[in-house]
Amino acid sequence: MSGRKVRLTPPMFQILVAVGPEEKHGYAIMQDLDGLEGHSTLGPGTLYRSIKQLLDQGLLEETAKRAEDDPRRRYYRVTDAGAAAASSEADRLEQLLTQARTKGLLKRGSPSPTPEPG
Amino acid sequence: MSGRKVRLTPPMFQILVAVGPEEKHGYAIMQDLDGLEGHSTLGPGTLYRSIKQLLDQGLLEETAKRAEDDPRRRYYRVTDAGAAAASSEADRLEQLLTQARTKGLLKRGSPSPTPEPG
DNA sequence: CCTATCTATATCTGTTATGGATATAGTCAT
DNA sequence: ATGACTATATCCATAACAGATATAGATAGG
Repeated sequence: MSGRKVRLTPPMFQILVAVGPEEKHGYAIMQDLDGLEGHSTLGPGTLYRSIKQLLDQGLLEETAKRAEDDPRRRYYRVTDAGAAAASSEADRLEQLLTQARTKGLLKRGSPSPTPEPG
Repeated sequence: MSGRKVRLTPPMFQILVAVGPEEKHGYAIMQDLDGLEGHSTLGPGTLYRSIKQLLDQGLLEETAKRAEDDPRRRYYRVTDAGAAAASSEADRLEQLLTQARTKGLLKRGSPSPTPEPG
């Protein structure tokens, strides 16, 4: 196990982060990512396709949880392998960001979230 | 100031970071990214295509510098707009990483130096 | 000079990923 | 039943990717 070479695309990483330690369903993930940036970065096509890929690679698993109020919802949980893959990807990104800061490419100071007015 | 919505793909961001405040040529960028991970994440096709896209969007510019030992080399410099775009993308990634850490998704004690100023 | 190898840029091609539209269907209020 | 919203899933045109290939200058050996 875990010798498998997983290729984590940006949407897949975003989804793993959005789900986190909770059990979350697709639509909630989409809304979560939507709220992060203020606008949709992930269409439904990419979302459900990426979820399927994550399930296929064992990085995400469907739980038995079914909402009483809406049985259509399918809940997912990040697996151990998924957390490891996310961790690895996060580490890579951190290295890249560190290098960017070291080189003075980025603006120093507070990482302002640049809130979109309107 | 162009309010042009620039779409920065992962390779484009990597290239901007690799070039940094210096003047660097394509092959050097490729070797630089190669050394980061230990293996090639960017093929020549993606590299030169991305460079062309960056030039086209004014995020990178070719300099007058020509190497005496090898005139084939074409040197590039990150423009002001390029630095801004990279900064914006870095900010987005930082938010994502922060959320990932907050949710406890990642393993603690990552090899990153996490440079805390002060 | 000729050949082989490495460096350096550029393009081409098949495969994969993306984003939006569309399909399907359940929920809720009227 | 109707209409608006929620929720999942698939289809399709475009974009991006990785590797192969092309071109050509640089370097070393005979």
